[in-house]
Amino acid sequence: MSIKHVILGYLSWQPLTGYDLKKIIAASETLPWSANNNQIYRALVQLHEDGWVSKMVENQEGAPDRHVYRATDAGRKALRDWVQTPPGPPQSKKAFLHQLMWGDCLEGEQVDSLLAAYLEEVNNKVFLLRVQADRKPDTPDRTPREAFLWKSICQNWIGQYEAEAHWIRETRRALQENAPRWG
Amino acid sequence: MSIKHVILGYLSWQPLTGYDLKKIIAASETLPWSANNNQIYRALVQLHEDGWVSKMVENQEGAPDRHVYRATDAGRKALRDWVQTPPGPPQSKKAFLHQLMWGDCLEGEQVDSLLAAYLEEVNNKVFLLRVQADRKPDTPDRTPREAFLWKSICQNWIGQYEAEAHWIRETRRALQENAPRWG
DNA sequence: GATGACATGTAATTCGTTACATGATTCC
DNA sequence: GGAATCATGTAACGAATTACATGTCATC
Repeated sequence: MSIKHVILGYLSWQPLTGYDLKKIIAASETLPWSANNNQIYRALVQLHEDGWVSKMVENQEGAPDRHVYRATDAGRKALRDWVQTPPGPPQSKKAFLHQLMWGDCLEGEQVDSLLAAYLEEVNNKVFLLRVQADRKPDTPDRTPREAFLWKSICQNWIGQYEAEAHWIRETRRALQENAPRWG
Repeated sequence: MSIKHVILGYLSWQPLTGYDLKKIIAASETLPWSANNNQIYRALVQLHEDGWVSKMVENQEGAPDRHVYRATDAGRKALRDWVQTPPGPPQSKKAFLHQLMWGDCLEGEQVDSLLAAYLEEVNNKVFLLRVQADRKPDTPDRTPREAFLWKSICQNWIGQYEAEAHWIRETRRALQENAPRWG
């Protein structure tokens, strides 16, 4: 039920509609949700039921009404409580490593080209993260410390993918060095 | 549908029962499934329907029958095809970073102790991964290359968590240095 | 005339987790 | 007597994805 809190976080920063949130989540390289309406709109209904957000309907002409949500005081309190919950370790799904576990059934060159393709994917991620880090419309920086935290979080993601890229290069090198000995 | 292929991989290495697989998955720090029976036994049924594994029932006295599965030739072929599918980027869920995004609503010391708790979690993960790397009952090494691949994959995971630990230390240091300026 | 942005939502389906259910044996 | 291991499976629920559904306006 973390998406509720993530949404609550953004609503504690500024009033937003479901559609705004959808765009934010879709544009983000680091929010692990697919920006599907179902989850977002249901989360907003639940947050409203919990009294953590308030809702205001803005009538528009020739367009659907905008349902604008913002965090209430109770919501801000709930957010602070959640922020302080004991952190769990990060959890990664590296499907490629599961493929590579059985890579010994392939030829050496095939393994190498898989690693090359993986490197491209990872480099592309780094690129997208850097782009996202540069333009910041969806980034709060109400205090220097908040700005630092967000920059720092962004660096975390970039660093992770760079570490992955480094591992790929090292692994390819080692495989190539040993290729003569083990096909 | 990746769990099917992961299971198929293990069955291409050696014959196993659902219960064996459950233990392997539960013991693994890197397989992102919770070793629930439901998924495992359904996957085995499906793999059998696909003709990718064969099933042999071993009668036992005073204990339930063992349903031993092993990969068929068709299964090995399907595995090879899957191993060669284009790799996707790794995907991580770092719930803590989502908490930290709104960490500016806390005091400096609270943020620091959150980071300290996160560091402990991450260090613990590194420890568990190292332990798992040392004793290898569930690790195939039919060829030097396979042994290398598995070791390499293990290093990947350790490296990732070590990078995370490094980031935490850097972030704490930076926050402490700036604490006088920004509360 | 088609595509895409704006803006709301629902339905169908799959994926994943927890808990339930059974039953013998062994170890503490 | 109670817990753990062996060994199979099912049920109930929750989380997540994809696709469906509607309607206006602006742009190409």
